[in-house]
Amino acid sequence: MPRNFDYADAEPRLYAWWERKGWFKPEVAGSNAEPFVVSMPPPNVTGSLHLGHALFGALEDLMVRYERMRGKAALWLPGTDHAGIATQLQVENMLREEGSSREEVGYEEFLHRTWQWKEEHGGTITRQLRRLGASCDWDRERFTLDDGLSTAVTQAFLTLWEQGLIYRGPRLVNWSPGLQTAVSDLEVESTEEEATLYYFKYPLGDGGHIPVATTRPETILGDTALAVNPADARYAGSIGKSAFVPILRREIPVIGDDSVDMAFGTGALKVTPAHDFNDYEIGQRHKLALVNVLNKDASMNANAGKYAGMDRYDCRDRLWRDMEAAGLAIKTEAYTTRIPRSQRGGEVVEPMMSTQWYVRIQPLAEKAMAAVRRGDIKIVPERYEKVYFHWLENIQDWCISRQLWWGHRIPAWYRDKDGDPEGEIHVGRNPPLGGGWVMEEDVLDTWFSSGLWPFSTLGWPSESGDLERYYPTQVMETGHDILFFWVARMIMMGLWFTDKPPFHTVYLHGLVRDRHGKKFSKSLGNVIDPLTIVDKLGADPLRFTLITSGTPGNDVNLDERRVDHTFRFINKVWQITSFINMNLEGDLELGLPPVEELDLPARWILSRLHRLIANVQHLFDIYQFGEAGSQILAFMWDEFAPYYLEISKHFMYSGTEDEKIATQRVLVAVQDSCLRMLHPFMPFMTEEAWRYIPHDGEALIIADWPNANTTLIDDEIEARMNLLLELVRELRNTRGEYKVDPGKRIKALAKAGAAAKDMAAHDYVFRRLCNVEELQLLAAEDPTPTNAASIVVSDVTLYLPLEGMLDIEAERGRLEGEASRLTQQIAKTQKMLGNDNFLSKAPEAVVQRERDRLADLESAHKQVTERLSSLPR
RNA sequence: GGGCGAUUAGCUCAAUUGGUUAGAGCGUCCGGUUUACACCCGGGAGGUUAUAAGUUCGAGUCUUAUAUCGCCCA
Repeated sequence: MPRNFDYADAEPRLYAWWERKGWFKPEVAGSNAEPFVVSMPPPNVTGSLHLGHALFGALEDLMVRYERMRGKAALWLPGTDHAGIATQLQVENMLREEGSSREEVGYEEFLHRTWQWKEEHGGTITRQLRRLGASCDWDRERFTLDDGLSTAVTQAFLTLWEQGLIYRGPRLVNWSPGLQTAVSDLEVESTEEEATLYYFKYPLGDGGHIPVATTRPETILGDTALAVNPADARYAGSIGKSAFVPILRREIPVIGDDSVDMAFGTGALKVTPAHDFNDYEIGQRHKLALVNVLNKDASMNANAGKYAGMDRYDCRDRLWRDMEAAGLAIKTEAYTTRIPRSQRGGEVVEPMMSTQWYVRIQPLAEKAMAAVRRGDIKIVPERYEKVYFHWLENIQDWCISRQLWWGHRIPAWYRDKDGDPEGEIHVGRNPPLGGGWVMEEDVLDTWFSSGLWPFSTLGWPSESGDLERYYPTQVMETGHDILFFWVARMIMMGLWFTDKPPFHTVYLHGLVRDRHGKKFSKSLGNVIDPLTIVDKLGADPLRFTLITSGTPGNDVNLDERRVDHTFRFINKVWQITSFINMNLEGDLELGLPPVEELDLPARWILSRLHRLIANVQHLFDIYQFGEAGSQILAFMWDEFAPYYLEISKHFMYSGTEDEKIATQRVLVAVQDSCLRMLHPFMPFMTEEAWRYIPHDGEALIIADWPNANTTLIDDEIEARMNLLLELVRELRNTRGEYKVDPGKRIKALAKAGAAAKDMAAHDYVFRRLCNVEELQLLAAEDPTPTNAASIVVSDVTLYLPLEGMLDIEAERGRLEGEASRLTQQIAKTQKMLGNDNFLSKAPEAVVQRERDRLADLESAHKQVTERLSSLPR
């Protein structure tokens, strides 16, 4: 067995082997196996792996490998998303670098170039996921623009249309001037920014004026009313009068509306229904005209009069100067307000009138809420259910059309009628017979196709074998940042089209941040490339660290020091395997010898192991994977390796043949279970290590998940062994305090009550673990050794004759400290046990534990004080 | 404005039906070439669990308020 785990060699070799063997495919479990299906959240096809991908990769692979080992037909279905805007932007950037543009090359050529780009870069992310060890069924890989998925998208669209749930019409939308497309509410991010609030006079027809404030003066040109609160004594008298749009001198009414905030600005509101969502509402209520003053590129249009053709911000400055000149300007002041920006380009989004396609989402949302309310779908962590409900309760119709070229084209056709090129509309896969029909140029929001992902990838709408066998899926694991974008829409669309919840559990993870909780950003220079870590340390350390660094729903602060630590843990597990491997000879019977034949340390480690297995099982059941991983690590590093392995050497080197074999079987059994449990966390090292211990089966990836054998969990055994180990730790500690050369073998004497038998029978524990040459048991009536340091644990006193080294004063100090610590604890415990409420209300087991503890403490205290009084003055 | 989360050792994090002495890693200090491992081993120091009240026999854990930071929604 190699001295160290060579991940660079093993990772590609093992991955290729697993894949070649077909072990990533659900069919390996047989046709009767219960399915366990996870749809991979499809990354952007042209993206490359970042830590967010690494986190979902680690978590999903963990779940899938775990369920595979539990005998399920585990299917992790991978794929990529065409990511409309993101991909189109990348290709546009490429064209720009060539000195060209999408308009210049034209629609056909642009799509051609984009597909080309996809072919060139599309494999990157999936190759990188493989490096992490992702056990996906790559034969089932899907892409949102595949023929099959496009069919599903069209089907979904047509169904909604036929049900009257899709409509097209002019509405106020969030318009992204740079991208030249509408975007949905979710794609707009508002941030607080420093802006200017402009105060000016709104002239009235009667020669007076009302002062008004705005942050966007250029929209004045599109005002169609002036609104005041009817309860506002200052202005109520003006309701019904006319006002005149500054500079343009267009006549508009002064209206009264309750929604006007009297306390904001001047208390009067200019109403621009075509460029503001609130104003649009007011406009609807008062049947106001809509005056659009912007072109699609956010320059001013003809309605802006002499400002036509100017950029929106140039117009803002110019108009304000003109108003100053006209004596209409009052003042400006600095003002912090929320500026809506495009999630993609970062440019300021303008509310603008535009004709778009919408989904009437209410009926779908109702079903989606009901499913979670009924518990058909559970969200982990649960608190996100509230967030989910809040969003769905206030949901707005979904604008699904995008003015992009890269995406699923909306299956609609137009024909000229009475000079209107869109006079006739037909929705369907194909145009109606007869000429003159032109296909809709808009494409669908990327999330429309993503919303179908759990079933479109399985062949829907065809009721094929995969859909029937693997749908609904089980767990949807993804980031909480796309709960609305994606998860809610999958639930809505899944329920609507398949009448089944697309999954029973949503597991949400957080963002991966740097170790100080900062977002990764190129400008901060704190970006960590997961592949750099994989190159340097292997995939296993990164996976284990990501999983154990956080809890569900919370952000993960990745500390690279933890990755290093995990790397060392992996080495530790390898070394344990290596130790076992080199201490075996010949064929070893698998499984455990009868428990009665086993010694205390063996029964102890088996009890600890099975307790661990039970804990890990429970933690997996409640999706606490991080804690599960940490517990396995703690067991191996703090119990198995330092104690049992060391103790086993006694039997290996000086035991009888039977003892030796029994010990070997225990070692192998424990390590085997640990490797199995660790496999989903760190598949590569565990698979490789497993080959070096006797095992049953072809590969760990398809081995059975361990079951806890509760008959092996034994409190009494653990308590007996704990006493010995506690003595060991105290002995080591005392040796340290007296600066006894660690290599020096010393003698120990013990007065042990009930534990005497265990100590005598397991004196090798002390020889192995704390270099005790000889352990001599004294009878109660024997004189206590003088000139010896003493150690008290429970009812055992150990004496270490340290001829010449013992400092009586130091020893007295040590014992006095010990006595006072014990006194305090005794007092605390007595107080607890003296409380009738505690005795009557606490569970019996807790009370009993305190009683036992008190007995131990009192016994120890008695011995310490005796010892103190026997020290020479 | 509404909602959610976080606040635990110098730093990064655990601690899930409330129950012994609140645990790890890194760092730090002391000591070690023990035949699995120096990618290691043994030992130590370091905590009023943000603050204040409350519920409880018992609170890091439950309740309320406050503070700070972060996120989501309007």
